[in-house]
Amino acid sequence: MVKRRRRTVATIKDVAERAGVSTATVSYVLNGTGSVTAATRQRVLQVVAELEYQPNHAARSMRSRSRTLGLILPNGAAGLSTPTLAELVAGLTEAAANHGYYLLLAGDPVQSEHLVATSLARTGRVDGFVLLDLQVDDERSAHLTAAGVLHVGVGAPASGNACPGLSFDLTGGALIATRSLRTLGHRRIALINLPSELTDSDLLYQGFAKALTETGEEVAPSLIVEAGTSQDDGLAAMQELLAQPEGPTAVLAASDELAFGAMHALRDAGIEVGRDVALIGCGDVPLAAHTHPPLTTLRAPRRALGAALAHTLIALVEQQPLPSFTPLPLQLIVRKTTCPLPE
Amino acid sequence: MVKRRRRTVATIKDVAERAGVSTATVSYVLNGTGSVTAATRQRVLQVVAELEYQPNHAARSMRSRSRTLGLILPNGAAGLSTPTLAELVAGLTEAAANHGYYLLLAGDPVQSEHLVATSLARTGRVDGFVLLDLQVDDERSAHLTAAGVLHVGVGAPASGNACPGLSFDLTGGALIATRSLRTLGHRRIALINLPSELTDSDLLYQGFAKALTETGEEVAPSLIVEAGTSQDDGLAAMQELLAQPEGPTAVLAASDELAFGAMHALRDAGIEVGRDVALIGCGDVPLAAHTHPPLTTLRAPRRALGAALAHTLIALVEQQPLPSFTPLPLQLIVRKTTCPLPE
DNA sequence: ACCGGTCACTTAACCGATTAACTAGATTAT
DNA sequence: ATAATCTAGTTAATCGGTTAAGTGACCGGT
Repeated sequence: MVKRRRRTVATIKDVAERAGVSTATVSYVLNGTGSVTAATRQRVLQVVAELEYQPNHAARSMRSRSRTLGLILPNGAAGLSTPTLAELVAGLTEAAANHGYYLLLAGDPVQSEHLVATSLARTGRVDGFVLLDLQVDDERSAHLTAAGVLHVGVGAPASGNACPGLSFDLTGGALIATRSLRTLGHRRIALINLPSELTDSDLLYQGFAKALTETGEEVAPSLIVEAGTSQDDGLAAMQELLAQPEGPTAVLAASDELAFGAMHALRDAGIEVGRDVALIGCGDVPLAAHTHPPLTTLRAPRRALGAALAHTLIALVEQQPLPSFTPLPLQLIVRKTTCPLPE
Repeated sequence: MVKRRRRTVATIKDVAERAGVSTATVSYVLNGTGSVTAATRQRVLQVVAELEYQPNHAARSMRSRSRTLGLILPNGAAGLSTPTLAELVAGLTEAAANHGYYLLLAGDPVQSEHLVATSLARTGRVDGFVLLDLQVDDERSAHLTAAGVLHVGVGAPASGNACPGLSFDLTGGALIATRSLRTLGHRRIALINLPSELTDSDLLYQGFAKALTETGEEVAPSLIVEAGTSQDDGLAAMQELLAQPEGPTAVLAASDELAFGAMHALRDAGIEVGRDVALIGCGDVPLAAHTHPPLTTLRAPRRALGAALAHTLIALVEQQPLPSFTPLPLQLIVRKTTCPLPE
């Protein structure tokens, strides 16, 4: 009769026994703490390799951190479909892995985001959170801060928020984009901006405004439209601009998504983008290269932003000094939607 | 002198003390096990609410499962950018949440996928894994099975694999797509298929072949090309088809990505898609509606597949009978790339 | 020769839950 | 009346690590 062996993984106790030491010693070896002779260390490591021992995660997190970062997917997790978020997540995952961290995903359910986050943090499932689309006076951030939940936000740091906010250099990007439109001869340049709740919105505006005022021009309020974030919002915004007596000859859209909508509106109005009106988007999602005509846009290093977010959040969690961060530069990718001012 | 109170979350002990019972009783109340009077239950729940107590996850998982499912992102996590995967993940996350599970993301690092998965499982971080792009005789599955790691695969279940495989009804989809091309008068219909390593590849072929043989026709081997998965692969495959003496008048591509590549190849050859040659893709990614001309394609319920994967994997983990699964039906979305056979 | 200090460990407490085993009191069965 | 059973709890072991505190051997200094 064969003794049925329960299939289970090796524990630290198994390693200790086999190596003839106490579990403490094994722990010391594995964590590089305590003092252990080279010989003992060797023996322990040998056994660890033999048994393919890997410390149980739950047991570890009971005494320290869970080495897990949390992310809540907006729109019932549908938001992940947007290339912007997808690449950000890729960057996050990658950078986190380099520090031994993993990413826990949660769809946003019935409850509000900060409740889910707080719950995940209080149960010790995650050490900190990434907040997407940071807003001005973001109440999610306020709630999390009050609950003592560490977090970083995607978006410019804003006065009302206690958390670090990381973003692209949208001001610089808007500046070079607008300048390039001016260089092409355009004077009536419009801005289809993000909702003003988003902290990123003002960054864009600042760059846009600077490009105009640096040449002594005025910013025409009628040429600035605050839109939503969807393609339809971009369409509506463009229609609003076209309805004006003196419409724009060039448009800067705060996102590719908005720009796509604007393209639709222009086409519907019988205006040819890239000939009659110049258009610049922001983000450079894959689709941007494949529209007709291909969209001139500001390329955003989304992966790098994801990595920066991970580094910052992990530093926060491990109580190390936060890494310095300068907003990530955008690059103007000139395609076919920009053109000189027609006579 | 005020006693410094360490900021920390309430434990089961705090609840027990405050409610005047033992921790066991609190646990029984919370888990619905044991026997507790209504009065005691009330009191405990009251305290739980007061202290906003939530059981520590690490402590729980030490005794049971971690209630976490794992997913490894292919291509250094870049694969997430593809809408296919993104929506699958959304469906997974959502369905998992309904069972109290969360999704842990890992990018694939230096090590091979099964090693990462095994490590995550052995450390108790995750209970089971979702394997993307299931292959015939998938060695990842073999390794995981050998290591006792529970998993389900995305793709048709294949003879060589021990794990459940969930996929779309690609056979049915290919059947209706090919039939529709035949109805339009086409006779020389080509198939640009996925790599034959993928279990899904054969499913597609079966449907394609059936549509031809059911009307007594032969399947021309020269009109079947095995491609890779990228747009460039689709381009190359189409070029190969065009190089033949009697090229196809209609093409079924196994993915939208491949179809996009095929469109490029056709355009480069001066052939107008949707007039000279009919093309049907598979997947219906968002971009499909926005190409020129918009792509006729088979819509795949990716979210639903994600949900089904979650249900199956959780059943596996909780040792419940696996839910029955029938391959999810595809729907033909007719846009502008299909056309009757030109005279 | 004696003391203090390292070194290289071991022992045992602890993290926060679950749960098997036990107990006292109430109820039912014989 | 006594045993058997049930109810509503409690006690304590346990999961698998980490780490503070303890221990004996060894070394150098006076």
